[in-house]
Amino acid sequence: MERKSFADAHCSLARSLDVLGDWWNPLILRECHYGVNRFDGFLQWLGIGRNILTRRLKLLVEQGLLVKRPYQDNPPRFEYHLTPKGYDALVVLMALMPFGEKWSFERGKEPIRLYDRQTGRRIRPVVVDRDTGEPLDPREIYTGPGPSFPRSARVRRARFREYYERNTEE
Amino acid sequence: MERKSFADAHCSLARSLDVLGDWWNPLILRECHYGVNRFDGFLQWLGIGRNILTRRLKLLVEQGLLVKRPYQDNPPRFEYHLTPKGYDALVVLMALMPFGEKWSFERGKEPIRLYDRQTGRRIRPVVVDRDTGEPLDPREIYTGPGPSFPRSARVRRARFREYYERNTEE
DNA sequence: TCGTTGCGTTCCATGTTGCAACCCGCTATG
DNA sequence: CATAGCGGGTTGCAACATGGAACGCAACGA
Repeated sequence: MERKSFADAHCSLARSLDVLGDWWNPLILRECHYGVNRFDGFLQWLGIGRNILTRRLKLLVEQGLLVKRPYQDNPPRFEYHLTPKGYDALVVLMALMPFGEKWSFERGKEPIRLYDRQTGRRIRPVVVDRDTGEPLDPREIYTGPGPSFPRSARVRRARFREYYERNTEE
Repeated sequence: MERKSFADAHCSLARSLDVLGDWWNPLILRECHYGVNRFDGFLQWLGIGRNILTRRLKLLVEQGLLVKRPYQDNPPRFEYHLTPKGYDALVVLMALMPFGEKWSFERGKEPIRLYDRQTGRRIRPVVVDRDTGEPLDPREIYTGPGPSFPRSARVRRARFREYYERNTEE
């Protein structure tokens, strides 16, 4: 059956997954960053089927992660380039790389590395808190409703137990 | 047809996507973090089908992101809990939340927020470089082969053009 | 006894995937 | 001037995967 869409979910994560929760989309974005921008390039490097690729590109363009830009007129040919939104997504994907390295490869045997374009220094992504700069430890984090969480108290209480235990003024 | 597996891909990203490149798996992990650990809980909160849930849980346990732990014997009932690997994955998922917020919701209207368990302070995930602490900007980053990249020069050169242009000693 | 909770499995109508084949406009080759 | 080739798709099809509902089944509880 049709894949469930999370486009209207009250959850930032779910919405992101609507686009990035897929095997191909992230890889296509990666290829764009590598400098592969054309249909044939994706085909070659990813081993994806032509029809699937067509669909994915269309989706990524619709969702604003890529722009389709002509590079010649006769015959019309296009390149796909990352938008600011696409770059934002890429950052998160880069955060995914150390995870893969850590759990799928021997230490020091990663197949791919990131480098700074200016200095040539190696770059290792980590997820930290913006204010403290401390790496995130989910065990020390809890989740609470934000400004636009649906206001059914029953739902909220059940879902964010810890939050309501803490904010006992209610 | 069957989804292509990236389990043997020479790419950390692809391998990560083998597990996380899916709509449900990340959401299941999230629920575990919320304190939802049982079959019925997932069912309720996610609106996922029972059969799909069964499969996903099995996969997540096989892949070592969750452990299945009995909480009663008669009849045998189980809870699913995050492993260290699962927590690692969660960190990356948390990095995905600001992306969803930024591009899918009005500013200041996010439905969900993260807080520090100790201090109660709000937490905002960012992806930075481990050494400099600077936020990642993909435009300033290029990708090169690591220690275990397959040694076909043809492939490498084509793929990591920028890397080889830079390291012109070859 | 009957109903309910918790956790699955089985079945089925649709979708989605991957692969191969085809198409179409243009260009380079002989 | 035929024809082969390239870039960029669309179409057709068989093999799965998905979501929904129905069924199973053991242990309570009333």
